Amino acid sequence: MELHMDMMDSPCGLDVSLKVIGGKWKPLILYHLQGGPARFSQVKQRVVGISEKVLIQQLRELVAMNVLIRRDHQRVPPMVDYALTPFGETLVETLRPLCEWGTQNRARVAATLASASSQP
Amino acid sequence: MELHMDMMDSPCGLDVSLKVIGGKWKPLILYHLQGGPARFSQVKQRVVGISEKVLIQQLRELVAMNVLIRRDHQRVPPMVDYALTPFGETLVETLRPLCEWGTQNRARVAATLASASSQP
DNA sequence: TTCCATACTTACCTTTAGGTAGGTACTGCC
DNA sequence: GGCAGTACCTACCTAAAGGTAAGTATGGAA
Repeated sequence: MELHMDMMDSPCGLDVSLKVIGGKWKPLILYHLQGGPARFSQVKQRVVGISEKVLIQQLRELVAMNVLIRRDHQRVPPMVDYALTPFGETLVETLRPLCEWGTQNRARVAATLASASSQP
Repeated sequence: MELHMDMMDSPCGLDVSLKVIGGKWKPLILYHLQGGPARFSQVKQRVVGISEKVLIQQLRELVAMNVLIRRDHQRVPPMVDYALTPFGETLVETLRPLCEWGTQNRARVAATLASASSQP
């Protein structure tokens, strides 16, 4: 009962956040759109390693969650850009600490992973 | 070239962070260990919905990355507890904003998901 | 006509993550 | 002996995510 109250006092919304930006690519996509709107091809360049198919998919999902807005400039060849919504901006803010942590601990994590993979 | 310099000025460590805590369950596990060490069975209770097998697996991985420490009290029945390392504490700090965001936007996200699933 | 650029779709496949069920190890108690 | 508690292991399976390759739509330029 006491534990139950504790859970009520500090509900964790991580499950919600993860539903919106969970997965390998979404956080990175959002990070790269911080700098302002970008065309599909630009996003693809910035998010190194992502396949076109997966990028399209992830962008579509982020648009569906109102985190991103897609603007079609009605041109040929197509010209489409993606930008953070105000809602999306509140979300990408929360990624900053995580990004910094990763940057600061990149070497340490890499070393740990390397030693872990050399042990069977 | 200019874009290239830009990437150097603000390297993104999100890929690193995601390697350590990516997935459905790790963020939640870490969140629940903020309150202090917990026995395996306690963690399982707190992280609602996780299977025993997956919990074991995730805990092992987090221990391997030095985010958690596992203490075996050498008892029978077994008594084992898990706690955040100082390193792990720095990481769980970065989850706070994400957790708050999720909490604040839980209703909004739920509504969006509901309307998305009612459209074929 | 063909080719180009851009963003997207589809089919099929592989990889990864998560899940269910059965079982183990260990000591203590009945 | 069986049962209990606790944490873990293993086999097998399903679901989800990611990936490769081929293709489409559109207007404009050569």
